[in-house]
Amino acid sequence: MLDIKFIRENKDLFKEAARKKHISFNIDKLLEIDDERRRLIQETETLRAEQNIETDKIAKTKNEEGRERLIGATKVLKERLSESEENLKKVVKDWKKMMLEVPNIPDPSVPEGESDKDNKEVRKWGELPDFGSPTGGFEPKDHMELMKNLDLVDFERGTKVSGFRGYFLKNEAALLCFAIWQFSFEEMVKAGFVPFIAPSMAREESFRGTGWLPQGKDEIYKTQDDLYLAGTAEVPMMGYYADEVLSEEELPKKYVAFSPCFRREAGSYGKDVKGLYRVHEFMKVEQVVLCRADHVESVKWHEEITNNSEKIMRALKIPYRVVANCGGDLGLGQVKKYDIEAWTPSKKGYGETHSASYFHDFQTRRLNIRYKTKDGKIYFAHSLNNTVIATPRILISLLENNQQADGSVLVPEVLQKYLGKEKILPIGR
RNA sequence: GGAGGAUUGGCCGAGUGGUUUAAGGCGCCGCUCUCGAAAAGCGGUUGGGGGAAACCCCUCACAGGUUCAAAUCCUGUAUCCUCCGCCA
Repeated sequence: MLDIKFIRENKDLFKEAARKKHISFNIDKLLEIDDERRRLIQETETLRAEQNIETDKIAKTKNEEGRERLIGATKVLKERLSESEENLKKVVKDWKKMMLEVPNIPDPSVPEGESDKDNKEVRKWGELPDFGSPTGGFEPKDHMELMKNLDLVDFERGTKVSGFRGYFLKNEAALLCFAIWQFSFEEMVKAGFVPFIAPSMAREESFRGTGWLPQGKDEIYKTQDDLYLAGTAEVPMMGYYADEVLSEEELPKKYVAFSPCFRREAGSYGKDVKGLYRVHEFMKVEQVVLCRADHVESVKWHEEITNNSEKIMRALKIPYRVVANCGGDLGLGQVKKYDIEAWTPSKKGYGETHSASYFHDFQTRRLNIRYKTKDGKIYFAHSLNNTVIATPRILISLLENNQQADGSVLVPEVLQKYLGKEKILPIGR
């Protein structure tokens, strides 16, 4: 939800935003509805003011006959008011629906393009593993084979128990997850982020506020008690300060939140059907920042939260690249987004593991998160978020990149203290 | 799951249909007094919306309803408290 006054005065910016994001949105229709809305507001408020005056007269009239006459006259006024209110209500309903569909304006630095294929590489890190050296060359295994050989996963029983895309993580894979969460949590706390464990079940408001609803309706599970299951801790963490006014000195708010995440993956039934890449249930450590309503500030934090995650990737020695997502790959509310993609030897390519975006006040307007300056002015804060690390997806590149000719996998140095070992050995070794 | 009670401004708290324009207090801000401070006195102090402006409208948890008129009456929802039941 954006500022209607700003939209009114800058409609060409929104036309351009819709074009760049490959979203169809009829701004002229919205402005038409808005004109009607404002006309009806004026009409309704004029009638209401009249009614207030008449009502006051009735209260002050002691004479019974005079009272009756005034009440009769005010009844007529009331009917006109009710009619006007009805009309306004109808128009506001349409207006609100359209307001939720207005795309936020992408940053000029966002590349043109239709889909993730058009994303532009920004930088690359790490040396790709060379399994084919002339002396000890071997064919690298994909994570499924690797994990089966190491007794780290059970997909068969996973689907038996949990259905399509179900999985059990076992042995060192389970331990590795704890190690990864713990390590990344510690790193983020060192960077000044406040640690949280966030609820995964949340009311509709937080989903609408973050932009996951109504657009992502098919992606989200709903419980029989009308709570939804969050696909990311961004949702509960953004809901945390909804309808509150913070003071400027409290900003920026920096959180690192752990939560189970649930995604229906509707519409991607044919995609990544095997393995741990795309699953319905996973765990994620997420970073969320609320900062002052200032573009430069937003950009600064965007770079910083991206860098925070890159640092962890480098500590885990996973080769990665950062891409700037193109217009067509941006969500409705996103101003700009970087994805971090991890090198996946079995695919001989990079796969998305992180997503860092900023929204300006798109989310905070919907959630009504504001802050007050020293001189009493109130603004909507800016919001940003990025993955710190998500399991089990990160295991794919972590295991594949560290596999050895003998089928074992080296544990990254920073995780060794949590696992108590340097190497994961195949069954029977 | 069942029974009962509650929700009023930054905080406490009065208020059971019409001078409520939400009393009073605390806190906070400003001014007066003072060399300065304290005390005292005076004034200000929710947040939205419409309008070029004057000004007007809304806001007593939220959403509906009754009424000429709702903080006040009715219905639903949310949250909190007390008790019973169940439970990691």
